[in-house]
Amino acid sequence: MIYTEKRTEQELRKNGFKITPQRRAVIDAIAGSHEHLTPAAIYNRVRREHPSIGLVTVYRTIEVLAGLGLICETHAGGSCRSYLMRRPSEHHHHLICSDCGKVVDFTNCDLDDLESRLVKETRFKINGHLLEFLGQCLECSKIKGR
Amino acid sequence: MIYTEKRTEQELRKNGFKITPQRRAVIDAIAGSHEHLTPAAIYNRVRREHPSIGLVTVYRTIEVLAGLGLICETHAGGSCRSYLMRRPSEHHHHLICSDCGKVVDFTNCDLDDLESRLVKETRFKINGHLLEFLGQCLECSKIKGR
DNA sequence: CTGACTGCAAATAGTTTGCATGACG
DNA sequence: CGTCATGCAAACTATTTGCAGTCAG
Repeated sequence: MIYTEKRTEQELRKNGFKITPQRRAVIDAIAGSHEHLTPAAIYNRVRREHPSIGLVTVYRTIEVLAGLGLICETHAGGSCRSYLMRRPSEHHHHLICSDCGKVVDFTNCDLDDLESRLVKETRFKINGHLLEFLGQCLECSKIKGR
Repeated sequence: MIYTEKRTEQELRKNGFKITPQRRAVIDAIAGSHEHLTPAAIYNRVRREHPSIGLVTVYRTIEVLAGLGLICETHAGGSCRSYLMRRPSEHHHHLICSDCGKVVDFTNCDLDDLESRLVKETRFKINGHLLEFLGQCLECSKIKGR
């Protein structure tokens, strides 16, 4: 955890970005959560320790972090984005509950064969993929009973 | 193509929705494109034949169609959604060019094994999945030469 | 006929931009 | 110290809602 935060700061410095208390707070907020956080959620968390921060700064910090590939983005349906710290070399995907929004991560997606097939067929240069399963978690399927 | 449009109308009727010229126009616009269309793009296409339609109606029609699973949604990064007619039983995924936004469809995702593993491990009721590869198409990688 | 659908206008949510001030390196 | 970052306000885009009139069934 702390490793991730330190690591993230190093990466920022290396790319010529300054380390400010605000940026540190945003990084801590994202790193300190295993949930995916929307920009607004990050803002709220950060505000608890750092009440004067602006939402704009959160957006700008997210932009920088996402640009460097230090956090990853999820689209959980509708037009809401959320972000999670990308742990080094930990490639993972999401299983999202459509009812309560819970996100479970998983690894081992075994898409390499498919990816190389696509590269051959389409001549695309593939940078990555987004794989999300959608459904209902155990609790929600119990509640609705359908 | 026509089959899809007829089929879609049947499905709407079956679920108690009325068939209006506006709805038909929206369905035609989506069905008539192999590209993914944003709500605004659908609106523009529909307007060519039906200048008095409101953007609101497009949104509402999309909502109905998506609710019945007749169109499918893509998230191509940022906060923009786009829609494509779902052809019957044609399960497909997208390969998206980050530079020009071109979308290539592909099938055969072979995720059944993974899906059943996840169901076992997480007890989720899985309804579907979203798989998107991101990269650069041949043209764009030529242009940028990187 | 009658409830569902439409289109307008206005409200709302989410995100971005311009600019003067402040602080990291 | 210069430059990049911040925070405010305002602009913008995308989407949703309220409402009165209209139309499909």
